[in-house]
Amino acid sequence: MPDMRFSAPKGTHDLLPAGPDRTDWADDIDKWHWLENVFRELAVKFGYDEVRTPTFESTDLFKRAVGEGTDIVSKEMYEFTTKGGDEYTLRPEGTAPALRAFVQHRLYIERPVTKLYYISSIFRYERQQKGRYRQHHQVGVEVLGAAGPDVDAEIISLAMAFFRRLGVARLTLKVNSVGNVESRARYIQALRGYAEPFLSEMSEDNQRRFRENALRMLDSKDERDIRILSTAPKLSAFLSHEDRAHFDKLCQYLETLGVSYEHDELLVRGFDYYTRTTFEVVSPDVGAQSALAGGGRYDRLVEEIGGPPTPGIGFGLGIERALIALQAAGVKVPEPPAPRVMLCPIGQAARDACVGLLATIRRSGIAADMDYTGRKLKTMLEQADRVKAHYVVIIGDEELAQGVVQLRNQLTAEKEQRAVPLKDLSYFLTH
RNA sequence: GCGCAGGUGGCGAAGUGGUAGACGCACAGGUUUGUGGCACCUGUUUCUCGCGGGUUCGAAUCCCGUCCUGCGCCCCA
Repeated sequence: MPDMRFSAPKGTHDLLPAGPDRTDWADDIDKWHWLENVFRELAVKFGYDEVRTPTFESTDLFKRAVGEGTDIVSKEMYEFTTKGGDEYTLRPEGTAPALRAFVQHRLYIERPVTKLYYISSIFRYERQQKGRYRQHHQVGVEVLGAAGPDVDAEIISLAMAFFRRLGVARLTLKVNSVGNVESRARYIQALRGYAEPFLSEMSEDNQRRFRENALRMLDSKDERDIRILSTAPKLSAFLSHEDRAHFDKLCQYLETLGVSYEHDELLVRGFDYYTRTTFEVVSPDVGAQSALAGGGRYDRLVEEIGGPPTPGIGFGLGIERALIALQAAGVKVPEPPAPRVMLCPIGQAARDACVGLLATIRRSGIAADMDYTGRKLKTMLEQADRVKAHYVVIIGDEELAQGVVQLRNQLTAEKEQRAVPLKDLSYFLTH
């Protein structure tokens, strides 16, 4: 091993050019480009515009938006104090920064409904595992200014369309409604009232949740907890008429869109800001960290961080997890574009000539590269084949003397080769 | 933060107390000097088994610590 004094920090990954030994898709940059391109294309088709926000924000923004009682804020944030004494945090989620930008730049003035997408890195200090990293990446969307369930249906169908485009099958979409702020608060009160007498019989985790984030008690996998809570009040019983109508309408729209879903009454999710619709896309193929995407409605969040009352909804989708699911599904990823031309000079004089020739070809808009190794022709041809060049241009002393190059088509079986005048090379490469 | 498992070359791995790295992949050179992708031959991967310490005449192998990775819990994408 070389001197490994430095390595990528725990829970982070380098993305590298594809290589014969690179078996992990999540580290292969070509796969990322492809995935990001598919997402961008789709987001644009759905009418979303990209936002890019800073990697770090005021710590208070996340405390305010995500909630002090959540795990993310209480133990997973990368917080730091600057030399000037400011408190910042590397973004642990994508929604709060996007909304902060929305409010700061008063994007609501420009149009009644704002539809944003982002592709960004997310930081959470936690024990890494397959599909869970300290720095991971998400693509996501946020729609601000529209309260109707038709928007909920749109972003859910966007997420599902994205997975379909990628070729991930075997997905389950879970949807639920946690109600508006009032009904949700009433329910939490009822749930705590119900659970209190059983508190000593419940798992330690749920005792903690009882204090900090009572809704999450429903998520417990502990058998005792599940038994105790099986007769607990149901969230659905506390929904207002409007909440219920909203949810019913969403389900109806999903059916119209041909999106199959499961109503999971226990789906509550870990952020404090959700209201009404919550949803999650899970895959059985990515290990214990099975949530590929998750999101929900947050009708009070914009106000919470200082903006005008504005309803909103969004989701985040984990790129690493999506790639793991893609690999598990055996998806074929399109080959990245190959250089069109590879110049193979024989001898120093030819190599000198290639410097200018290469620039000329590139200026005419053709992706081109040349062999810098000075190895023998046979090896250069092998190399050109390896990078999947469409054409090889062979140039040696004979060609230089005659003002021509040997142009060889690599794509046909015959590999036909002919001498073409140097000045006409660009023409031949494009026709 | 807790529990379990594991760390040998660029990669996949043999090797479980006595000269590490068989075998495969990859990479490089060659099989005559400018035409390959097959085949064959040769070579490369710096005294070294994640790192540090201990036991031993002797440690990749046993023990302790530490770091890292994987799996699970927690939480989430």
